[in-house]
Amino acid sequence: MANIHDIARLSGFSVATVSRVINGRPYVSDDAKAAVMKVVRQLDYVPNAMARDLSAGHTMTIGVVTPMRDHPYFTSLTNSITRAAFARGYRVMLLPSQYDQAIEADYLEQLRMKAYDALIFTSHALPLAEILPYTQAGVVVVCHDPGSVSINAAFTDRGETYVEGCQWLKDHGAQKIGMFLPRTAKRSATSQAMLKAYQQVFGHPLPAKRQVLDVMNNADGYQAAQKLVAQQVDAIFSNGDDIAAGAVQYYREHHLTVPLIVGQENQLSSQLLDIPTIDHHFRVVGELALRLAVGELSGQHQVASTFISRG
Amino acid sequence: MANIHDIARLSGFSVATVSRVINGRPYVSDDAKAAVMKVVRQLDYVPNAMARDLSAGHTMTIGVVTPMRDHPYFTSLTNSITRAAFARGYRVMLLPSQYDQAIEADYLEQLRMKAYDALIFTSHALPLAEILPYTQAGVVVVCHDPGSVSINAAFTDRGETYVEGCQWLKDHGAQKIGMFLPRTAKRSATSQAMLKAYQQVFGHPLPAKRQVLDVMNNADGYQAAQKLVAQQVDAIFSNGDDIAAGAVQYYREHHLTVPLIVGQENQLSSQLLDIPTIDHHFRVVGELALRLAVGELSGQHQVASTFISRG
DNA sequence: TTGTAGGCGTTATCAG
DNA sequence: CTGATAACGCCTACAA
Repeated sequence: MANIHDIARLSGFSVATVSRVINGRPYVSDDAKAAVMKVVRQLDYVPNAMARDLSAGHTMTIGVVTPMRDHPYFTSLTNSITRAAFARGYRVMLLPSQYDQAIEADYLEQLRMKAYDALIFTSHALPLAEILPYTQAGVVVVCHDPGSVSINAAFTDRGETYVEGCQWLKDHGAQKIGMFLPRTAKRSATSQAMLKAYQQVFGHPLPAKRQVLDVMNNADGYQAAQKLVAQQVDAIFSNGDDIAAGAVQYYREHHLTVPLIVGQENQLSSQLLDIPTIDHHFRVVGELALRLAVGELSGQHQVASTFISRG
Repeated sequence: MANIHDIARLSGFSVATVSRVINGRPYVSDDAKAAVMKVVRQLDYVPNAMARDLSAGHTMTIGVVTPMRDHPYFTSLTNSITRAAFARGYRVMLLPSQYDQAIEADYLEQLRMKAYDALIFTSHALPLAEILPYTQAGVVVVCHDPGSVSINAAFTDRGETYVEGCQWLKDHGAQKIGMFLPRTAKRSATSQAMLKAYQQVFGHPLPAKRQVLDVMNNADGYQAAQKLVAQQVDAIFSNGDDIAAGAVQYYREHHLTVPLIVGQENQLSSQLLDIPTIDHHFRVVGELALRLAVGELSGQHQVASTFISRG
């Protein structure tokens, strides 16, 4: 592989001049330009990206940490982040984490090592307190409400639409509601917000028996429905549309009356099932997250979600 | 930011010794180790990733070029590539291309510049002939049958299951079939294979009027259905399950009899609609692509797809 | 076991 | 306009 010194030697000019020509800088004579370009073409020379990055002190890449990839929250978020990054000349590194704290910590260390210019956590298992120190080493963005912690964040405000969802179920005659929740309730902001909305609308906390935890995908929804059937619920507030679809399959296959359902994510399946859903506008959140990552923005930014009534 | 020279100076040892300690290499005295580590902790030192890459001559990252992100083919492919990469200590850079030849060429140039160790094209608009020269600069993998072109490839063999799909429609009484195809038929290997299967089963080429092109997502399916209704088709071979779902919506909303449908991708929607589909096993393809990218494999590797009969 | 010196490839400063 | 030379940080023969 030819390098800039080879070009310099063969063209009879110095590396400084070659560098100027390569980068289209002014103060180069036409003679020099021609001579350099000739050799560049002959040797099929291209500058080395790693050396450039080292010299420039940045990578122009943003690390995006996602615990999983087969969930609409994460796919739409990473997609919008990627789109926004591309538009600004940044590239996106996909960093899978499986909610493993050790892996997350590893990425944080890589940030310190300047492997990325910034890190976006679409979600994380690590306590915010352990992430915070790294904001000194580089830009860190989280995609949920960080509360009083002072860290860059872009997220949806779910509170109101969760109340709307519960209210919709109540208005349609639901008496005994079950909920599909992600991960353990304590760890998940989503779970907490959903349970809080229930309490607000119904005046009492949702009994633990009607909370099904760790429901993340369609297959989980199918399993979870089984548990709620045993509790004789007449309505379900689901963690996602595709998940709700799994539950519907269970009810149908067992010739049971399908309960009232409210989904989330505004996926195709809620259209097909004709159930209400919530659009969290992750496209917007993703763009905000990226703008935070590249320093266009800073601080906390929340986006209002939208309840989509149907039927 | 402290660097290795600072550590050397402050610890009283040379950069070589510091480097050995940092990287856990042998031939370092306990004294040296202790002294170095003490300073490392004091200054909170971490080695610089860019400098390491430059020195090592590799990036440990694989570029994955995808024309779009909201399509199951690309999401499941990139997901499986990412999983396989992670397992091997490689990282994945997400490279959106929108089927733009200039952008694709740009990524190829970046490969020459050593920005990535390898490039995987999940699909591409550039002619193979223009990609081929770059295989000298780095590893390039494509995810479709490259025919006689000698380039690393991992892909599904769609031919047989496409024939099965057409046969299923014929067996169920279909007389007038319409097809949803991706992009212009000439450019897309999928389109060509689907049309070829039709010809094989029905003995004549599918009339152009019953080919709807550029059908890529659910909304497109809805639009495309409208065109096929005008042609009075009694069956549809779709480019994807979610796309088929869009068509079904159109038929239902207009109170028309839903035709026989065969989908693709084995998505949730085909389960809900209870239509046959084709599983292309992209998870396997993705893993093969990555193994090609990192040099575990070379040459062409095809995976057989599976026809899933329903109803 | 340790250190020196050179290489990885580029960019930028500053004197000419 | 041009060129030496010093960063950018790290790794590693080779010598001691």
